[in-house]
Amino acid sequence: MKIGQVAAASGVSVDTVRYYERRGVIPEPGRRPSGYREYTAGTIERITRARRLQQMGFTLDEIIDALQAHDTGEATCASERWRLNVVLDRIDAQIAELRELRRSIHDARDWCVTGACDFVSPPAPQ
Amino acid sequence: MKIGQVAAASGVSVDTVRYYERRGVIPEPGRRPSGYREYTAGTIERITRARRLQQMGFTLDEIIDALQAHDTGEATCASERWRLNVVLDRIDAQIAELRELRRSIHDARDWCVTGACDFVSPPAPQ
DNA sequence: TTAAACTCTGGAGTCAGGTCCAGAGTCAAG
DNA sequence: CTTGACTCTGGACCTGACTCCAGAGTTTAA
Repeated sequence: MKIGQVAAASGVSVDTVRYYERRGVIPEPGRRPSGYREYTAGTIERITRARRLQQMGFTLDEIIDALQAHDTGEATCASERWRLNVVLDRIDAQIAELRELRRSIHDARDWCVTGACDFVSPPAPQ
Repeated sequence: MKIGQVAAASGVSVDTVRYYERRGVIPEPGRRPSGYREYTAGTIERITRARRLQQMGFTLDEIIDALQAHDTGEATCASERWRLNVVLDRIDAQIAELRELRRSIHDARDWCVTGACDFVSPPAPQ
């Protein structure tokens, strides 16, 4: 199977497939005599898995690590849960940070209502 | 006042002050005969304002725009509220997105509990 | 057989918001 | 007057995950 088919089947661009190869998400494929990469169906599945992890908030490095643990059979229930927790903690931290922002924006908007519209100028209205 | 003093007083680096000048957050300052930038206290206040907006989640472009409206006296209660709403909407969208991630991670972790530990492999356990 | 569509490589560009650098010149305290 | 701290410029570099490019070679359907 050529790279274009793999890309189409896994919903990414051809450039992304090559990028994943460079990064180590997918192994180096075989080559035709012409130099064209020759893939098997397993690659589509691997990319699909990587994408699923990405949609869960995993970074590429974490994905590479998770897939590798999976490949070598090192993945246990505990290790998988640990991986998930790392991501979960990061997401929670990001949410907390955004909530802070939200609150400060909200406060500034309230000054508007109380007549102190100019959120650009004052350090903070008392 | 020299750039180092402005930087220290407003809590940013010297490089950042120059970067803000390039971006248009602060106006081009006067120069000494030697070429050194010569600032007035107003610059410190302007950087402080910019930083406050940044802490609220404004992008630099939005900050430039807000400060400019402020400079020209175009800023009204309605326009300021509108600016705040743009940022608030973006933050809310980001929070919503992160909540989605959080849910998917949480679900995956639950599979662990139900014995279907391998979150890397299956499309989704039924 | 020919033309369109595909693939190859390596490297550069994208986004944001800075940070860091060398090499030269300037300022201020002692 | 010296010395150490400061400032100047322009451009490269950083993170992350791609995306795009030119110019050359390959494949495949008609």
